[in-house]
Amino acid sequence: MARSRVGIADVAAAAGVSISTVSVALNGVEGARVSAETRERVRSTAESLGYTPNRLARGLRQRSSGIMGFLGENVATTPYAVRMILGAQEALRSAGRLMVLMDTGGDPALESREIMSLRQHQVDGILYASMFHRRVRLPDRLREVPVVLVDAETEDEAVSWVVPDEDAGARAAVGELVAHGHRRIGFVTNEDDIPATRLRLRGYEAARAAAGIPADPTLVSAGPPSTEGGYRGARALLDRVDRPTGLFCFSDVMAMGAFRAATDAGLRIPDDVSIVGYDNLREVAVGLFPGLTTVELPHYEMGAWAARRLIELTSPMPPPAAHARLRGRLIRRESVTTPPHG
Amino acid sequence: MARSRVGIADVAAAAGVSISTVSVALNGVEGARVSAETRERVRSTAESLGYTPNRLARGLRQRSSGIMGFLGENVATTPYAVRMILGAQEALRSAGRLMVLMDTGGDPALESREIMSLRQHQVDGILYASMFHRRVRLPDRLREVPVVLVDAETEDEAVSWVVPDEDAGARAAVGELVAHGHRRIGFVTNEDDIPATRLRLRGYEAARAAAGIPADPTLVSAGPPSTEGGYRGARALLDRVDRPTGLFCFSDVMAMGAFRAATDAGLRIPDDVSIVGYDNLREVAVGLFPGLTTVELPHYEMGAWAARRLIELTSPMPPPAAHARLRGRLIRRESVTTPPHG
DNA sequence: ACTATGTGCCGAAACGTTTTGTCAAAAGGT
DNA sequence: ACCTTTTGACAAAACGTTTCGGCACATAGT
Repeated sequence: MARSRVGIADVAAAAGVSISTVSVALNGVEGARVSAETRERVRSTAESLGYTPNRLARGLRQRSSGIMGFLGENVATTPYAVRMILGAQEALRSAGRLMVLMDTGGDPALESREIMSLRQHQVDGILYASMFHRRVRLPDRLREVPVVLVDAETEDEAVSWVVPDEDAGARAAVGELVAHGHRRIGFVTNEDDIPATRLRLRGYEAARAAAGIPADPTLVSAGPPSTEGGYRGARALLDRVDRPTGLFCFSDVMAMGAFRAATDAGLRIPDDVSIVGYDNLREVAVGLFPGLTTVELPHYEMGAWAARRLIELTSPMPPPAAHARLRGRLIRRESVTTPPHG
Repeated sequence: MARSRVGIADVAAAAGVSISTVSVALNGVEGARVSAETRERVRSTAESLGYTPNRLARGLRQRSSGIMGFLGENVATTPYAVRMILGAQEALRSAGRLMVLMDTGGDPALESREIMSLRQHQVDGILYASMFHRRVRLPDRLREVPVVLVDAETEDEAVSWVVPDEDAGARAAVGELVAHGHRRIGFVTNEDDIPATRLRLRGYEAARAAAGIPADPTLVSAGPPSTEGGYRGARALLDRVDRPTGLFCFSDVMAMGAFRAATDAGLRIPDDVSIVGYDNLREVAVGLFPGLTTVELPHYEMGAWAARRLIELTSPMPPPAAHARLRGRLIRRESVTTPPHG
């Protein structure tokens, strides 16, 4: 890189002051000790010389690089996860920090090396991100660094984390169906044992109970979290004589399968069956016909929350650990209407 | 961050040698000047002290941070673009570099500030990435820095760039239809004036000509690059009496529309009409039924190519600029078969 | 007039490395 | 035995900042 040939010393010489004065003037240090006039002169000569500070040098002196690490397992596989990265990056940017991105590919050995690398570069803190909501064990190497987990929880109460409020999301989704008058509502869910599965089921049950609808476990159909799994789960429910009029699907990808299942069963969406998804995976949700009503995952917000938190953690007076469950919005499109026959 | 309390000086003291010897020993500097025995002793004491070098200090001295910048416009909007980032990151990692990620959001003022920020942090070079293949003007601020464009071309012959080989991709897509015996092949394309539009059309024509199929401009139907646009374009072609037996779609999202168009027109895929997409947008391509045969965009490879190139550019003897057009693979799924009636 | 108290600025010491030049001792050549 | 080279190591000078302590000088207080 064409190095900033002009350093603080050049500015000092040109302005006829000492190096320390330049530093103090440019940084607007609090115990001011420099006249307004000098400060102005320094500022303008710095400007005209095209001076740009060298953050490496400053970092060395201040023992803080101004850089945070973002460590994720499989960043590339999960399309919406980028929003998490973006949320973090923008929050960091507005605090004058940079973010270096690393993908561990889920390999613990690699992860360990990458943490080392980040530490050698003197990052001020690390965002440790999961690509889906789960419980993780914090790598030992991260113990001695300010760290915030994104889309993941951990046992250690002393570490901060942020996850989606799955329960509220599911309540919102089912609530939308209830609000349209649905009483028989199926849940096409994921069979994996992850927090989202358990919590969305809880939200589904809560919304049902709140609406005074009696429990019916046969309305819950679990399968693999794929389009295919969604197809099967939905098909099983829609082929019943007392088929549900509304379907809440664990994910948009599963909802995509539910759409096909409805079509194959000769049912129109939303007239014969209303469908709500989860994730707001844009390409899918708007690409489907009709557009899919779904619950957005607060990826951007989680990234931003975690980044802000991390910055606080690296301040002189770090606050105690905090944990957040962030709500995602319900995105209304055209896949929900009132149930048939009234 | 819990600073590396132990520095090179501590190692020197513990090993009973001078600081410079430690540096030389640990870095395995070429004009060796240090006995094997001493080197080993230094290495082991460094190890046992848990010494980790401070890259900030080294960077300051060597005038090179070991960090590259990745500057993109709207990283979050384009799901598959992450692979580009990943490709770059992994290539950089294997060369011992870190990558800081910045999203400009398409705002030139912000972009300019971000470039400044990167330069202050003494990044060794910058990857300037577009989220779709296009021609860009290089920001002035980037003129004085080693830079490689990713998924973008520019006028200046002196700057390196890498883009997908759209022409070859389209030829592969259409060739797949030809190979299955199709002779009437429609092209549902994008109406936007971007390189991909022009080049994929060229590839379509080339494949057609190569198969000895006479030109028929009415088989090309352009529309907005959305599911809706794909629906319209495909519908227009499929409603003709002499409807094509195969459809090449500009993108997977448009192909998603074509799928619906075929269904609405009472045609089965692939028995009545074969469809090929472009992009290999996973959620869509595997979520569709049947699975969509499509051409992959070489995002990962472009990121990796650009990163390797950038590293070379920052070497003592930088090579001249180079430009690459990378091919994407054809991904075969189930949406293509032989044409009906023979 | 003489001490206290600010003010405005500066010199020099960090921060943790790499790198250059030097030097003593050992080895090798005649 | 003497000169030359090689070897192994080191001291010190960078790299570009921030920051601490202090020094003049002015202002104010008695």
